[in-house]
Amino acid sequence: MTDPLDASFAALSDPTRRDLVARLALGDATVSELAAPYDMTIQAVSKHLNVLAAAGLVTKSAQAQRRLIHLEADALRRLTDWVQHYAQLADQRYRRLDEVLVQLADTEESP
Amino acid sequence: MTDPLDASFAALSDPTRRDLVARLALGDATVSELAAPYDMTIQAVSKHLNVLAAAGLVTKSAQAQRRLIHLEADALRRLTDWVQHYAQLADQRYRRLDEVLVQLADTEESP
DNA sequence: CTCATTGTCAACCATTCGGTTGAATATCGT
DNA sequence: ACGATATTCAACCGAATGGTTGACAATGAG
Repeated sequence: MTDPLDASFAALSDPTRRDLVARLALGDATVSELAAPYDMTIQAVSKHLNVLAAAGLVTKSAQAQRRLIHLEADALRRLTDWVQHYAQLADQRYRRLDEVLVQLADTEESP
Repeated sequence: MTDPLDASFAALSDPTRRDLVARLALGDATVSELAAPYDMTIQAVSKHLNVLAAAGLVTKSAQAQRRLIHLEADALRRLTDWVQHYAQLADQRYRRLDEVLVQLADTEESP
């Protein structure tokens, strides 16, 4: 799963990781701070953070024995770009289809 | 993975499924039409489509023995909403932080 | 120096995932 | 009624995933 898009979507498919992202949107935090709310070992949370980091959604900076985790908003934006592109494409197609249907209706009304 | 957000992100974490979405953004298609370009069995593609359908990203309508697959742009939009929300939240935080730093620099310049 | 704190690494386990093959079902065209 | 076409269902396989426990490394504090 080398592709960054693969990794990003996969990373966000886990509710714990989405929750971590939501938390990090409010500000940087250490691993144990992030792990505190969860009923799971700190190792598990550390793994989740690694998954987010591998996807580029998050970066770590070592401050002494702790690591500050930082949300990379740019990586999030690259995700929305992909999704939005195809949603928009489909929308345009629907609109064109509507126009055709309206025209058809018009020509049938006035023969 | 009952959560629709879980299912949607997971569905799009696979490159084949993202490709199917890209194709479907151009218009509805049958299973075999969608399967044609891939070097994999039609059953595999059918499975991928089931995953997309389970996530609500796609719907099937049975026309005789074929099924027409249709992209649900609304479901895509729900995804972007989630991502965009937290990207925006982080952005706002950065901006506030910048303001604080600028103010600090100012007060240090003119004591 | 010692020790508690913070975090990672490694091995393991159960479950899920992406793919295959093979058989079954449903519908169209003749 | 029959055969071809389109799709699904089911069982199976290897790899990846989310979690655990236990040991290790690095740093700060007393």
